Amino acid sequence: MTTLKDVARLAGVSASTVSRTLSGNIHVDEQTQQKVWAAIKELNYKPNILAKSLKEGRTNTVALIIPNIRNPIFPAVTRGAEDIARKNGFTLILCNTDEDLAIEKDYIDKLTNRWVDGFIFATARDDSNHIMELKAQGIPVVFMIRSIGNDPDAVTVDNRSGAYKAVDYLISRGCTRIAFINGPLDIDLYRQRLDGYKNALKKHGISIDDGLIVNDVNDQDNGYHAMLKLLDKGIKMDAVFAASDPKAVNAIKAIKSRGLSVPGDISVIGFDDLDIANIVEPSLTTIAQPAYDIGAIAMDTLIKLISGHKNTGPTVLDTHLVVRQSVR
Amino acid sequence: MTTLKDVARLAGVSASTVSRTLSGNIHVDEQTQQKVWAAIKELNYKPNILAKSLKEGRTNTVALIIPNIRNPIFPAVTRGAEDIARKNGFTLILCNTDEDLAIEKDYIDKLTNRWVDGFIFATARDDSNHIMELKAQGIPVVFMIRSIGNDPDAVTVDNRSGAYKAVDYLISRGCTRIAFINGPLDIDLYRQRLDGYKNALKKHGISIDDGLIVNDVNDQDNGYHAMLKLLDKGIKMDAVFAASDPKAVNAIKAIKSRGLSVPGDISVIGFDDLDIANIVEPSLTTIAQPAYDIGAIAMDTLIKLISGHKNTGPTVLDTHLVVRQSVR
DNA sequence: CACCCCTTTGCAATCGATTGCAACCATTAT
DNA sequence: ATAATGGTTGCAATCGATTGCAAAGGGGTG
Repeated sequence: MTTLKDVARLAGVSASTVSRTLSGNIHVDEQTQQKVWAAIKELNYKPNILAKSLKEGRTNTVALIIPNIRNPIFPAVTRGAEDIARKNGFTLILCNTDEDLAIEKDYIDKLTNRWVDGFIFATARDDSNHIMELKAQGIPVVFMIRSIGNDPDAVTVDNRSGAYKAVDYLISRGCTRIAFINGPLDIDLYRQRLDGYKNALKKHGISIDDGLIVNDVNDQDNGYHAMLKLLDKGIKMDAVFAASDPKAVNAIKAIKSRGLSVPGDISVIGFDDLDIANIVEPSLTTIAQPAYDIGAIAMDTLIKLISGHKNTGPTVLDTHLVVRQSVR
Repeated sequence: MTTLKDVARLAGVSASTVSRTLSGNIHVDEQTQQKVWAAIKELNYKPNILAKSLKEGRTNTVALIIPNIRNPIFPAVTRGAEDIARKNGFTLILCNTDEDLAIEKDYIDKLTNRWVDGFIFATARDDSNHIMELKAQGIPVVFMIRSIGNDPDAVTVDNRSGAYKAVDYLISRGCTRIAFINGPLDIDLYRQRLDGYKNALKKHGISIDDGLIVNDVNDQDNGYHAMLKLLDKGIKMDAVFAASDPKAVNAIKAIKSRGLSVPGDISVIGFDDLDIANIVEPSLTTIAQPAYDIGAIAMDTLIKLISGHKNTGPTVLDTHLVVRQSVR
C-alpha cells in the first residue's frame, strides 16, 4: 500500500502538500502540483478512504434495509436507489431482514457507529420503535414504501387512492361481490389499501362484507391458500382485489385450480405492476406504482438529509390503472 | 459520540484497558472489567468500526458485482451471498454494472483501497482483464456463475452437461429440429451451453444447423424478437432450447403471438428454474440451477479466501431437469 | 528481608489522511 | 535598508481504536 507519505517523499514535499493538491481546497504552487501529480502517477497512489472517512466523520455509504430482495417488488426499488447513490458518489449496503426484528436490530447496531451516513427502511411497522430511536439520535433515516405516522422523511405512493381506483374499476366492469386479499394490518400501506377498498365500495353503495376480506396474507404462496379457502367456503364473489401482484398471481392459480376461469368466472386485479403481470395468463390488470422511482427518490431524499437538508413533508407518488386481461 | 476515552475516564482506567476488556484477547482483572462494562453500559458506548478497520486493515465488508438485480436470476444469488456474509459478520455492498465496463472499473477503484476485503464478480467476460489485475494485486476475488479460464476461485454450474440434458430431453420427446436461443459468446457460460447443445445433437446423430442458432440474445425482450425472426424466416422447428428462463418466457410469448401453440407446435425448454417458470403458461420445463446456493457458496469461498485459505479448484455445481408442461 | 516472577495496567506509537497555525520566502512599499 | 504583505509550505495535532513494551503492585521463595 502506498500512502500519502510515500508520495510526499518521492515528490520531495510534505504530506500536507500532497493532501492539499489532491483536495484542491487550498492553493498549491503550480510547479509543486506537477511534482506531486507525477509522484502520484508513478506510485499509482490511491487514497485510503477509511482514513479519510475517520477524519471527516463521513463514509459516503448508506444502508438499504428491505424485507427480501427475492420479493419481486424490491429489485426495481433497489436498482433505483443504487443508481442515485452511485451518481452521487455513495455506496450502497444491502440488508435483507425477512421482517425479523432481531436481524434488523443487528444490522442497525453494526452499521450505526460512524459507519454508514444514513438508512433507508422499507421494513417499517407500527412497532418499529427502534427506527424512531435511530432518527431521534439524529441519524438520517428515510422511509420507503411503508412509513410510520406521517413522517416527513418518507417516500410512498397514495395507497388509498390506488386501491380506490382498483375497486372502482372492478365495479365499473359490473363486479359487486369483490373479495380483498390483503397484507398484515400493522403495516400502514395495507391499512391504507383497505381504506381505499372500503371507500370505493361505500361510494357505490355496496355494503362491506367482512367475509370477503382476508388480511395477513404474504407474498409467497400464502395468497394461493387464502384464495382457496375463500373459494372452498363457498363464498360467492365475482372479483378479487389483491393488494400486490404476487398475491394476485397466486389467487389466479388458486381460481384456476378449482376449475374456474379468470376473468370469466372471477375477475382479478393486482397492485404493483411487476414484470410477472405480463407473464401470468391472463395478463394481470393492476395498479401500477413506480417502483424504480420510489427507490431513486428515497435515495435522493436521504442524500439531501445527509447534507443537512430538512424535509417539509413526505413524498407521495401517484399510481395508475393498467388494464390488461384479468378483469372481465 | 462517545469514545473509548470517555469510557476510560468514567471507569477510571486507561483506554487500553477498555479496549482489552472489549476484545477479550488479553486478560483484565475481574473487578476492572466490571467497572468498564458498567461505564460502557452507562454511556451506551459503541466502538467506532472505522477506526478499528483502519488499525486492523480489514473492514469485514465485501462487494458483490452483478449486471443487474432486476434480472430475475440475481435476487436469489444475492440473497444467498448476503445470508452467508451476515452469518460471518460481513456486510455486503451491492453494485449493478449493466455490463458497463466504465461503471465496473469505477466501482473497483472506489472500493479497492482498504475499503472492501474482497469481491465477488458475476460479470466476467473474456476481456475482463481488470479483474485479473485485481487478483494479481492479491485482492481476494471470487467468480460466480461466469468465470474466466479455469480460475480456481469460481463457483459455477456444469453448463455443458446442463445444456446437454435439456437437448437430450427434447430429443427423447421426439424433437429433431431444435433451435437454440443463446447469450453472447464472449461469456464462457454461453459458449459452454452451446457446446452442450451441439454435443447432444451429435450424440443423437442430428446434424447442426447454424440457421437454428441465435447468439447474443439478452434477457430483456430481446428473446421475443429473436424468436419472431426465426419464425418469420419460415425456419422449420419443433423445439426451442433457451439459454435462460427469461429468454424462454419471451420465446413462448413470440410463438403464441404467431398463433402457434406451446408445446403443441413447438416445445420450449429453459435454463435456470426461476419463479417465473411456474407462472408462465404453459409452465416451463427447464434445467434448474441452484441460484441461492451459488451465491452462498461464492460468499463462503470469498470469506475463506480473505482468511488466507487457498482454493485448489473451482466449485462446479450440478443442474437437474425439471419437467413441466412446455415440452410435448 | 531481599529478590524474582507474574499479573495487571498504562504509556505512547501506530493505522493514513486532514487542517489550523506558524514559519518561511519573495516581493513590494516606505 | 527595513518592514509589511501575501502566497506557499511544513509541523504537529487530530479522528478513535489497537498493541508492544515497560512499569507497578502483589505474592511466593530462599
